[in-house]
Amino acid sequence: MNEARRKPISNAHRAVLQLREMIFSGELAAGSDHLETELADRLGMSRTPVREAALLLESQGLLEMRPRKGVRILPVSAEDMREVYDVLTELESLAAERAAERGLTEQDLAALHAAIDDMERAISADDLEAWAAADDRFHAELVRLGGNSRIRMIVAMMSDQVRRAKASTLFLRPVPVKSNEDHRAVYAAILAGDPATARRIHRNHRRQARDVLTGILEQMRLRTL
Amino acid sequence: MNEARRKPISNAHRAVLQLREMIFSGELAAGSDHLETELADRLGMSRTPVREAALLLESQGLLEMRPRKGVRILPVSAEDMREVYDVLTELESLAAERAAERGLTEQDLAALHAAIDDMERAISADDLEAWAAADDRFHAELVRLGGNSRIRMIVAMMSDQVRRAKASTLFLRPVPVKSNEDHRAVYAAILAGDPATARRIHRNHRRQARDVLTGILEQMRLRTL
DNA sequence: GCGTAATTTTGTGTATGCATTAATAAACGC
DNA sequence: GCGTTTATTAATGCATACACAAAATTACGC
Repeated sequence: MNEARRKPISNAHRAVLQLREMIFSGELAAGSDHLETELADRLGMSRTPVREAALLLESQGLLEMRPRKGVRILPVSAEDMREVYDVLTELESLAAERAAERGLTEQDLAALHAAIDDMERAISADDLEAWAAADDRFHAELVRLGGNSRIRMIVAMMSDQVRRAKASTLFLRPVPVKSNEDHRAVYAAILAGDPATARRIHRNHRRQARDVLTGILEQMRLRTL
Repeated sequence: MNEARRKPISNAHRAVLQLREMIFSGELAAGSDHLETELADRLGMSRTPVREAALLLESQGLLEMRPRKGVRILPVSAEDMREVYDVLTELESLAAERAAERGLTEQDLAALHAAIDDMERAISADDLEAWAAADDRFHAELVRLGGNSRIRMIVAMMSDQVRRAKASTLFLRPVPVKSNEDHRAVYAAILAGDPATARRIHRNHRRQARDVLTGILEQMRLRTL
């Protein structure tokens, strides 16, 4: 399951986690620049581990290091989301297909099922944040079941980029009722060992999600930028 | 085209290039360990830029940094290649599909066509190295034409991993004659604006490549490990 | 001899200092 | 005043120093 959590708890690692959190929370605004020294001060460590963290986050596409200008928190455009969703669509669909090929039992799929139930509950309770969290869990678990560690890594990376865009559009999006139908159908197809169906449904699911999100981002852009 | 080549020529960047080269050439053998200090000495610089380079290469999956054990050059297993090819298959197929959707002209596809011709020529001349290089160019160009920068990045990353496996199996693999038929068919489908065909053919192409390579790797493993 | 504790060695993670050079401000000619 | 050149400032990239902890080695008890 969690195969690689042996890296102690270096400052560099803490810097990665904290910077990510600061980016997701908006404390480091999209498009803003920050000197290495400033970040080091804010995190209470020297430039070295901050630099290493920034290097990693740069490779993940969350920020960009520009000599003398500081690290720039990358903004997320509708075009970016189109790219990201295209990747997610392909790789998650494959994961669903592969998961369905493996003859998994209800027990294996327990976490997936739990995520679906959580989403249902969150919708009933009108708790969009909880819904988003459960939705993330569903997708992460689906990819895990696909059994390809590289897909898991890439999807996690792309999901991070999506998460930022979603955070700002969460309350603008329609309540995702239809969405959970898809989730249940994917679940059923995997349990039934039907790869083609699992793939097809998840694919359409992601396609729609992409269109909804990019649509909203484009509207927002017209108003705010 | 080359959108981001403004990074000067830092030592860190040189370290990335040189380490990559050393890994591909086998100068740093798969599975071997190397202390940061050793690498720094060999590259004629201090540990700092070497460390930054290693961090990047770690995120690319070429090596692993283990506290006190040194930098381990990751070996490539058949299972790894199966994962990598699955990713390549999905993303390159999408790139082919997207390329076909864009209504590209013969001129736009010139580089792709050139790569195909080069492969043909290399096969006639029995120059497997040249063929491999041209094949790489074909795939890189195809992905470029797909117009998704993230796919380009991921494919480049995965291709690096494949390149290492290919280097050791190049002369074991059958001469790829059928392969170029696929390439030409993909080319034709893109030019004709037929996304579905472009996708389907490229998909099968990659699937076969995967089976050939993993098959050989498994055989090798039986003998050498 | 052999298992265990003490000691030394060694590599990493981090802090720090500094040279380089880009960016900015100041000085200057016109 | 304004464009150009020079001086100043400041941020990075890198080298270096060092503390800490893991590993290896030795010393020791039995």
